[in-house]
Amino acid sequence: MTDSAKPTLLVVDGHSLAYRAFYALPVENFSTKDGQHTNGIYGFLSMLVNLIKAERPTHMAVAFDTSRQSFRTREYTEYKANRSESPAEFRGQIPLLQECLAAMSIHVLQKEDIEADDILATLATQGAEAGYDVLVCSGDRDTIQLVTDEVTLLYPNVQGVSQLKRYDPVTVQERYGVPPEQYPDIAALVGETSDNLPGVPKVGEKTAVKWLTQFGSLDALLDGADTIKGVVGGNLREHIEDVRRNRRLNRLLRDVELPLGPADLAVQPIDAQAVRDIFARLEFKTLLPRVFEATGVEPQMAAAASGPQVAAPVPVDLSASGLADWLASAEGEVGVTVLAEGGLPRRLGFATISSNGDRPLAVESGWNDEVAAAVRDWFASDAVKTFSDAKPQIKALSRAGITTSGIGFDTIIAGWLVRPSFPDKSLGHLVDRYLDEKLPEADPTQLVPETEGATPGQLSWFTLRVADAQRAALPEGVASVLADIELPTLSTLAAMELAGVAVSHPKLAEFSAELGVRADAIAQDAYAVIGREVNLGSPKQLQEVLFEELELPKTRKTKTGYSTDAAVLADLQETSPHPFLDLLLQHREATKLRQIIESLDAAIGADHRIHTTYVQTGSQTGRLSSTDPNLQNIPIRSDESGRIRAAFEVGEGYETLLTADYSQIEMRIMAHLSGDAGLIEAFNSGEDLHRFVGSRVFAVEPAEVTPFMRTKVKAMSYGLVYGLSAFGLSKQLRIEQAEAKQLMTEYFARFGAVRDYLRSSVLAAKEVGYTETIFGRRRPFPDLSSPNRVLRENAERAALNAPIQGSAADIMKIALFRIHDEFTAEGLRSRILLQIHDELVVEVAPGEWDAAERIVRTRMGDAAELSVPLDVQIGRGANWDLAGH
DNA sequence: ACCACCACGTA
DNA sequence: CGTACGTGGTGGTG
Repeated sequence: MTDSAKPTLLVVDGHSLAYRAFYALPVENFSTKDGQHTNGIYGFLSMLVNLIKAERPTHMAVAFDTSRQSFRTREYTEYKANRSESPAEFRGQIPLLQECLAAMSIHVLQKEDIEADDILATLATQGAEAGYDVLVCSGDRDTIQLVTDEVTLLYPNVQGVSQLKRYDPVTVQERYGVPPEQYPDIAALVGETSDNLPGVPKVGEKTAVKWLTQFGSLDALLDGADTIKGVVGGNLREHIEDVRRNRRLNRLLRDVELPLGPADLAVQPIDAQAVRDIFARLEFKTLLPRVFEATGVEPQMAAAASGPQVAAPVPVDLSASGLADWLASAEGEVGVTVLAEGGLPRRLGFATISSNGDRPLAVESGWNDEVAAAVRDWFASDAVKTFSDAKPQIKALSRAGITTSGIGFDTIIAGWLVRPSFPDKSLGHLVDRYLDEKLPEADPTQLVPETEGATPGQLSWFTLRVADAQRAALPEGVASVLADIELPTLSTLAAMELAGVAVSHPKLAEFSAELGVRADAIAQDAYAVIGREVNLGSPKQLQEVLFEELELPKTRKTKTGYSTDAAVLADLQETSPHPFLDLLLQHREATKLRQIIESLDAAIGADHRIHTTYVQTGSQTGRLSSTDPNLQNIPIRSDESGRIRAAFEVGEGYETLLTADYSQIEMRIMAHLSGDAGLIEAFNSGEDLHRFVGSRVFAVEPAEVTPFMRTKVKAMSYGLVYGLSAFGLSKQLRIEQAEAKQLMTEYFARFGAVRDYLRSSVLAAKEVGYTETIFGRRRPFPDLSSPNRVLRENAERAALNAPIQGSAADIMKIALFRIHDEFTAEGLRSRILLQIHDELVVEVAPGEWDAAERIVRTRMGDAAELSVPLDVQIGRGANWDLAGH
């Protein structure tokens, strides 16, 4: 520990220590799921945290080199010339590391033409003069010259950066035999291979120390070089200029002009939220609490938000009539919170932003029939209501017979529209991000929480204030997506979830039992083939069987071994057939199907219907997702999937199911966005798309397009939307890469505007940092400029796809709520049940087929005005299988 | 109880 | 080395 009376200044060479960490930590263990390497960042921060904890510096800075060029390379072009370019995987980590340091409020210093060690030397010198205890942390030996009674060097061990050796004047003398200020003389004589500075041949540390002790100084030694005998004496005389040059170059600058001096480097409180954000991006989990601990962030703040706890108004409890009066006289938008229990309202809270006179800002009430009657008309009115996560709340109200209109804002959806990738979709996070305050939250780990959670009235108050801040920050296009697409969709989804879809338990149960018997029989056969029982559901055990016992050729590698997925097994079956493979595939199919059926069956409610939950903020592109259970991935491709879909039936009191889907909506959007004349003609011609494209690509009449040709262009067309490469196309079509390339060339020769559009769209996204759908929905893509190639190319493909998939999602949402609204307006009982991205399932009431079909067809067809028509296919049947196409 | 990983269902 | 999702099993950790 350093003298506690004196302030401690810690200065760190960011580059050299991160570089050591980069080589010390295995990159496999330190990469994010999308491929960003983080070993250098992690190792450096880990070391820094230990350092902060152990040394408790009062002042701190981290210095970086700006480039490999510096005044030293100008003086001696060979300086460090032997160093190979640092790997791109490392260089890409530096900006992220600097982001981490910024979040931790640690000053980062770098200066053109100057190396990090010169910055350290300058700060160390200034710090020592100003009365600081100085700690210099660097992996460069040249910094030994900085050591004095006031300046201690922390130097990493060979193994890595986890252990640092302390050098004070005594330890330097012990280790090198000279005082610190003379170490550069040794280095000049011996040379420094890592800096490409050759020294005197045959002279090592021992000789250098002997000479220096003998002559007292380097100058004296060089002056008296003639007196040294033997080969080394000759060598010294021959290399005297090298030694002088080395000494010039290894002298660190102590008077670099810096924007900040030691006094400006006082340790500041970290930005806990920013640290959480960047660590989340880098997928650091264990490091977060360590940083918080070392930097003294309160555990409570570390767990939740970073801002101050702002006193929320204490909500006034109102009676039913008081509530009605308060709502009737509310001016402007009202924040609403419906606390539900068991799906029914339990407590209500309302708030307004400004109060006139003694009118309370926030009010609350419990739930009973009188309250329901008192708020019914207000909820159904156009009075503007602002929610945080409205859907479950309006569902609860709806179950209690209350209709909600006038949904003016939803903070959770707005937050998602701005940052669709951010995983935390809580109001607490928004309060922190937009208000820099902390939402009162009950500590879930304590039986009797010290802190009370916010009440519904207070939640409404925070919701309103967050909404205000969000509105101010919302780009116009995004605001219109919220108002014109997402909010109307929200109510429709609530109605769909409440309606649910009727599913036949007997049909599912019968099929499940059948599959169970079949799976068991297959398993027995499989065991017989290999002579023992294994868990066929365990990839790990299967690997043993396949690659060790059966000695089949090794397949594609995964993180933990070799893949046993369906594609791989099919390949194996072709190259080295074995009866076990086929049985395994059959077993997989049967058990997978059964598992899907079982989970569906378990989800059937007392009303014989399945009520999924649509997650409106569940994707990064604007699509919905469906959970508990997911009804957007019900099998359709396999032979027996029809039996599952047949269990989705028209419900009691209804006549039939109607399915409606957009045909090739993404390709149509591609045609629209690219303006490609050929593609637009394809859609206007009425010809089958792939047949049309095939005839162009292969220069034959549409009638002469063979199924094989059609398959190829179909794969190509769909692949385009995902950023498919020639490699991927060749793999999918099982053709040579050269042929795939040729196919792409031919395709683009006929549909060149498509390629131009895709290129320019990614380029534009790189420029502005985000993509945009036709309707203005945005998706940020910071990685488009990443130096990490894998990361960048992944971002490019996602950026290419986002406007297309997103625009399709926008169009479907618009159709969805317009159909719902029109059903309501025309007084139909028919209702939308399911949305599967480009398909809707509608339950049609008796006598309403014609009206329902007309509304669905029209509203889907005119949801967007594109340069190609939106084609809608309609099916009808008593169950989903029969109604499907 | 939680997590990572694999595998696989959909658009 | 094709985008976007959710689920369930296994097998490791606690």
